[in-house]
Amino acid sequence: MPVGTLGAVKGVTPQELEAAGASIMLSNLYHLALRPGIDAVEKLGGIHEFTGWRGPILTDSGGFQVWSLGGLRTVDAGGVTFRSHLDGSPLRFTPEGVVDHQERMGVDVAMMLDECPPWPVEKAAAETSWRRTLDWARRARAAWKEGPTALFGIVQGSAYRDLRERAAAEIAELDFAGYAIGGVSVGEPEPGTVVEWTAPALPADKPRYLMGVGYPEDILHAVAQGVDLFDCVLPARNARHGVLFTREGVLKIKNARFKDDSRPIDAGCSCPACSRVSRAFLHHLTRAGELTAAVLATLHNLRFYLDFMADLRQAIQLGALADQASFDRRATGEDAPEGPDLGVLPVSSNPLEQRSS
RNA sequence: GGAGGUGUGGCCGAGUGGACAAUGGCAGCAGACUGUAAAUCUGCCGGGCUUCGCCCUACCGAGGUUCGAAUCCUCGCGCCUCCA
Repeated sequence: MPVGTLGAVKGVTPQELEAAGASIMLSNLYHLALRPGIDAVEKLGGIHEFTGWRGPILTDSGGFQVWSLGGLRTVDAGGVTFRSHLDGSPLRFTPEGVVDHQERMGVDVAMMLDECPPWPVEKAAAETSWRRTLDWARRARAAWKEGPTALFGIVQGSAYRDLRERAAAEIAELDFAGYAIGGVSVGEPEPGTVVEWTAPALPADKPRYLMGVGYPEDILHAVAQGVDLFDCVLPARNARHGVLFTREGVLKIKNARFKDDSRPIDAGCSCPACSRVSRAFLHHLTRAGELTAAVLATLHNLRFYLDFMADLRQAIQLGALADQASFDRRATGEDAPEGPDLGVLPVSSNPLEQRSS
């Protein structure tokens, strides 16, 4: 899911997002609630009409923002009180209110309000935090109208195995439309391991969504663990910062070595950038601070990620995922386009080899 | 011809006797980014070395004053403004 926090992927039109191969877009309740406001979105015909995105939309609840924005916040049993990053005005989020807001905007998939503790966190604190999230999950579940908006539960539990396993079991009992794994890749030493504990413990007949992850290799690993859905700002943000994902590794297009490079970004890509312009041109535009550089780079990275996911889907259907050694190289993102060693994952660490079915 | 001003590291531009190898910005070289407060942020950026430190060469040029000068004085050179 490409991330369009404010209703659009930065620098990309809905048409371009479609053309890149996106089928669903992620947006954010917190941001839209602050501006333009839930009422405004509702009055303008709902989030699809408002944004022009015709495919499904999943919104994050803002639980992540409460914890990532820093500043003043007060968590109590009822919900969270914190401050707008725009003007400092106080805001109150409750599990029920968050569900209601997302339903009113007409999103296809709503996320429950959760508590996403940063790393490192003591086990006791992680457990207290999880209890609150579980309580909020029950309240969100009760508030959910079970109409056109699906509601997903979220598993937390930081990097503690027993917490994660309990959390998965407890949240699964609540019978949400889908389940998300939150709080991963927030600085913990082995994010992949958390996925290994958690994903298989969630119902296989419901969508499993790994929130905010990640690099292609992380996604590859998680897919092997049974995860179905992903979102990440990385392809879009890195694109804006001049970092491009390719089948040969990561390109930092601002680097001087691309000054005279007439090749396309990725010979195996058919995105608008790769099919028309050279690395040298994108290098030039990027250095010049030209807006179009960000647009082209974003279209490319989005296409790269979406192609990667499409190839994974196809491999799964063919039962050939484990044979696709080419994924390894693509997934590692090693920056070695000119060296002989392309940094292929060692076989022993290849998550696909561990996949039993 | 006269009067005044000005000359700083690739560029712009602070500094006007010691805390100055010299603030900033730009350019340059690299790095980071994971449910987006991000078209952002960080490091390096005269030369050399054993790089928390030391040595050398440095603020137009040449002299000088001083324990000490990018900073003060003299002369020269360049540029700018005004008067003739």
